[in-house]
Amino acid sequence: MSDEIRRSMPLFPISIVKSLTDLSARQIRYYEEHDLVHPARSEGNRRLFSFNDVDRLLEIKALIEKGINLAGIKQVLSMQEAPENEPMNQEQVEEIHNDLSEKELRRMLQQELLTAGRHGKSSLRQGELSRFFH
Amino acid sequence: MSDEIRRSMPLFPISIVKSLTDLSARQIRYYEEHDLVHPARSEGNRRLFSFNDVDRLLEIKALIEKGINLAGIKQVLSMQEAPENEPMNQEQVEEIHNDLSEKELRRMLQQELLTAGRHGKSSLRQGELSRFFH
DNA sequence: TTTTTATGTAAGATTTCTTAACATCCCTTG
DNA sequence: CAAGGGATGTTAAGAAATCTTACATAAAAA
Repeated sequence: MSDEIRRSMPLFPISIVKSLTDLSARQIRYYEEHDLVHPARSEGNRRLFSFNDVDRLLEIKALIEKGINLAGIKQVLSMQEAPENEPMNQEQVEEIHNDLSEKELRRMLQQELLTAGRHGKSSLRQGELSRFFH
Repeated sequence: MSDEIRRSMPLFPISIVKSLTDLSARQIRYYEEHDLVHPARSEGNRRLFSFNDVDRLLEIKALIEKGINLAGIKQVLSMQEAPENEPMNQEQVEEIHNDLSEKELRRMLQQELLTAGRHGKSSLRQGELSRFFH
């Protein structure tokens, strides 16, 4: 409920998002230009990304790494947003299954990376996050 | 486990921390100058705050609003960091009790505001309290 | 009263971000 | 093969954010 609020709260400048996603600023801006993400803006017109935005960029990246082009990614993402419509054919079902497991992987990453909560220490550095994707 | 890593990961520029804590930049820098927080720095020397840092600033703010001066706050915070030392007298115990409830309130806010993760709500940590009660 | 504490404000330097343009490389497709 | 489009890199110029330092000040402490 208020999860959505937390997750959509504009928090991160592009520099942080770069390091979190391992995407270039150019890529991030390009994806925005093509309507794949919609970060908020500061008063001074700086991009401010939410957890959801970072999330989305990680999805995009995973799909890119699968060789899907931006048009395809846009399609996939739009399907995620409105998943309960007309009945689907087999291909679509598979697509969504893939997407969902992708999403679960993302969630694991998300948990690893961003979830609040305390205590314990293992060391996990940025490069290793890519082990969740290929 | 990797909680501590997430929570100590440098993510936020001072502008975001200002809005998250409702402290002025001057205050935040002043508290740093007096060793109450220790945000990381970017390559270009910009402050980068972690969730823990924000957390800490919210504690500081709550203590400030109670009328406690920086020396007192520093004391309180240091006690939180190394709580398992010499036995305490009654006043100290009460101080910590107050502090802990303060801390729990903060955590609730924190949960509301910043916690990632969609299902389930983690709540009180018995582990932390058990240090003081057994 | 004098000093200290906590904060505000201003100036000037530095860093980060923005958009826009042009370059490059790799696919398609005719 | 050549031409075109897609995705990304690179660079430039300017705007915005942040940094440190210094000075100002109200309230609290001494």
